[in-house]
Amino acid sequence: VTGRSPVAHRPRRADGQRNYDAILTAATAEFTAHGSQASLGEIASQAGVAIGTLYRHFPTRATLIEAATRDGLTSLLDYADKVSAAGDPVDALTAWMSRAVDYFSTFRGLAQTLTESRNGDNALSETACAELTRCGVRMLEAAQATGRIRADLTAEELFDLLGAAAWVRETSQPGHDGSVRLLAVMIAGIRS
Amino acid sequence: VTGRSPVAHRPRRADGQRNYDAILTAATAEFTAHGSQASLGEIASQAGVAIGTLYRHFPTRATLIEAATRDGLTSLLDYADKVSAAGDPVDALTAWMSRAVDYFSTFRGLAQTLTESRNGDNALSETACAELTRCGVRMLEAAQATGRIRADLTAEELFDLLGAAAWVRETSQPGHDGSVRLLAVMIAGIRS
DNA sequence: ACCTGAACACCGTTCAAGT
DNA sequence: ACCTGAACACCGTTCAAGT
Repeated sequence: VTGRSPVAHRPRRADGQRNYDAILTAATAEFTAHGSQASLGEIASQAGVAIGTLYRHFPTRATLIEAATRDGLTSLLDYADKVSAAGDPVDALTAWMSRAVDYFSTFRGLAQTLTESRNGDNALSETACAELTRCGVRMLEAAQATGRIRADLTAEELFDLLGAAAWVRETSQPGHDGSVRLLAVMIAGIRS
Repeated sequence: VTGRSPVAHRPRRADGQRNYDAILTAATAEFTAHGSQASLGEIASQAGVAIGTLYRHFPTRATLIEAATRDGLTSLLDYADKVSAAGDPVDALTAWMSRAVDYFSTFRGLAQTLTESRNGDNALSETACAELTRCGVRMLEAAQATGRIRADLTAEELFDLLGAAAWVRETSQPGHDGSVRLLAVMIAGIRS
């Protein structure tokens, strides 16, 4: 690997830690309200720090997005274990896909960041990206082993489906969520 | 309807027409190179006009996008007639869907503009939006009449599928086009 | 180690002045 | 009717100065 992605700066002083937390809280609120393109100046302002402090802790927008979605990713990975232990691998896969679309839709623009990361465009850290990929591969292969899911479906294609469904949700008008029906069509389409 | 979308200004003088054409040419090039978020200042500069002239002819970004994709839309509508006359309505639908994804992918960001237009968010003119919708409805209903396409699939959902596939294509890494496989999954999923 | 904020480059949009 | 470009507001990013 030539140039790995920048990572959020871990503070070593108490005031640094306080600012780090305040920025993360403000970022979560702003991303939720205005999507991944929320103004960094506004985030710094809401956190009560100068813009340089934000850049010190989070050198790129992607590091901030990753930190703001870390808990959601952990939760998704835990869910995969839980639903895998429960029983049928195909049911587990479809339940996990629905949950993954929720995660991809944490805020507007996240699906694009995640998909671009998988395709190597700067964006998120390799570790976060690899955790998610390994989880998806595991779910898919277990389901394919039953013979009821198309054997020629790749993990890359599975993640394309998830990103596409999340995109539909975030582009839909607020009232109606088009991703539910879309996911149903997809799940029907990946059966053998 | 409370407030209809602004439309491109039709020039009535020779110099106005020349500038209009130059802006449209420059816009097409810039949208192709940098997506629907291309810099309007750069477009004006490439067209050899001042920024105010661009705004005079195209009061919003959406009017410029619509003008830059007008030929593509006409071509898609013609294709629908051609393929409908050819024979099997299900084959016609699937062929048209593939072509529609091409149109949606004319440049990065167009799929989002089209989908938001359908959902009423400013964006494109009602006429362009209605033409596309009527065409999709016609293709879908003819295919559903054969009984081989799910009767509960709505036109709105069909357009969600198209937008999603186009999004995957524009988000994919340049080499590999993920929308081909995604479309295959979708077409499998909408069969009865 | 960390914070501040000025500085720079860039972009979208409007509008008064001019032909 | 049409064109120009200054003006304003906004945003991202860097970095010298300070604690």
